[in-house]
Amino acid sequence: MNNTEIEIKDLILSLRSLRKETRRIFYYQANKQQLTETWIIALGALATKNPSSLEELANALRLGNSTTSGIVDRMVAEGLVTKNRDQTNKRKINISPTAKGQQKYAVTYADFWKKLTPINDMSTTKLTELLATQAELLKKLEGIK
Amino acid sequence: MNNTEIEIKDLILSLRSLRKETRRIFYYQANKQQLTETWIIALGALATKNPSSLEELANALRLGNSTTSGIVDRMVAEGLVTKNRDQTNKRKINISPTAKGQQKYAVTYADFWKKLTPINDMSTTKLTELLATQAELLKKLEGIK
DNA sequence: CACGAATAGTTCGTATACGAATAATCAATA
DNA sequence: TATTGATTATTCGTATACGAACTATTCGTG
Repeated sequence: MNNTEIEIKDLILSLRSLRKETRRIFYYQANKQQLTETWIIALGALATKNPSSLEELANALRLGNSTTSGIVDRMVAEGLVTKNRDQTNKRKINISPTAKGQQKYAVTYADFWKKLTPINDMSTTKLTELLATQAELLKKLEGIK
Repeated sequence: MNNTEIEIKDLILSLRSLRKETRRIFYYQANKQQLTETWIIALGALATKNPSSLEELANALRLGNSTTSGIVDRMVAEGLVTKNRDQTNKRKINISPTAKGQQKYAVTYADFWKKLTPINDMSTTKLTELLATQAELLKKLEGIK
């Protein structure tokens, strides 16, 4: 194994660790409102763009369409969003948050991001660089295969 | 929404994107050998430490015990690893790769990491810094709640 | 030795997460 | 306008992924 492989392996494992930790933190907070991390992000996306199509929501969540389809169904079942055929293009669906969904989001919103503020002990420069490098990395990965 | 929240939101989404992309790349490669990303990492861990207990493997995979338990069962079903009670401590299990598991790993190994070498267009300094910042971030996250 | 606490795995219910296949609708053009 | 191709969403089968609750075993201490 050469240095390249070691670093890439470390990177993959680092990403797995970070996702695991963020998932854990979200889980605790979300549970209080009977929400999930993904549902929170979805309600946030719908607050920005209402209504959204399935594809738009999937992109906002960084998930595939098939995954998002099931998530929306469960959110509908919980009364958090509504789903309607778009009348101008019947292939599309319009997804909108319900009053209940908006209210739950508002309640949870501040708490959620506040929980993560310890990150700000890190210098802004470092965080900004992190985001930039990750974006560069993402572009490279998207170019593979 | 203040700057802090925006950056943290971006960070969460960035991590989601990166995991999605790495998953996609692994999927394509792993499929050829009827393996999964997690199975590859598991076989790699078992190549380093053979046998491993469930807990050791879970830590290497960055997964919880309950998740890892199911993964090991599926790998046993596929004849990739074996699972035996440890005779000196019957609570533990010893997980070892089979000849088939070792062989599949050897075949896939080089291809896998080679696929990701476009990452090396990025400077080593940048990558090293990325890993360091991610490690710092992970530590902060682990301290939350 | 007894027994309560700690350790190690498993099972369960639920929610992601994917690609492939399918269905429905719309758009382009012959 | 009829056919073909593109777009949009759903369904299916499988594999993560988790915490909570449970079982089995071992350890520590009176």
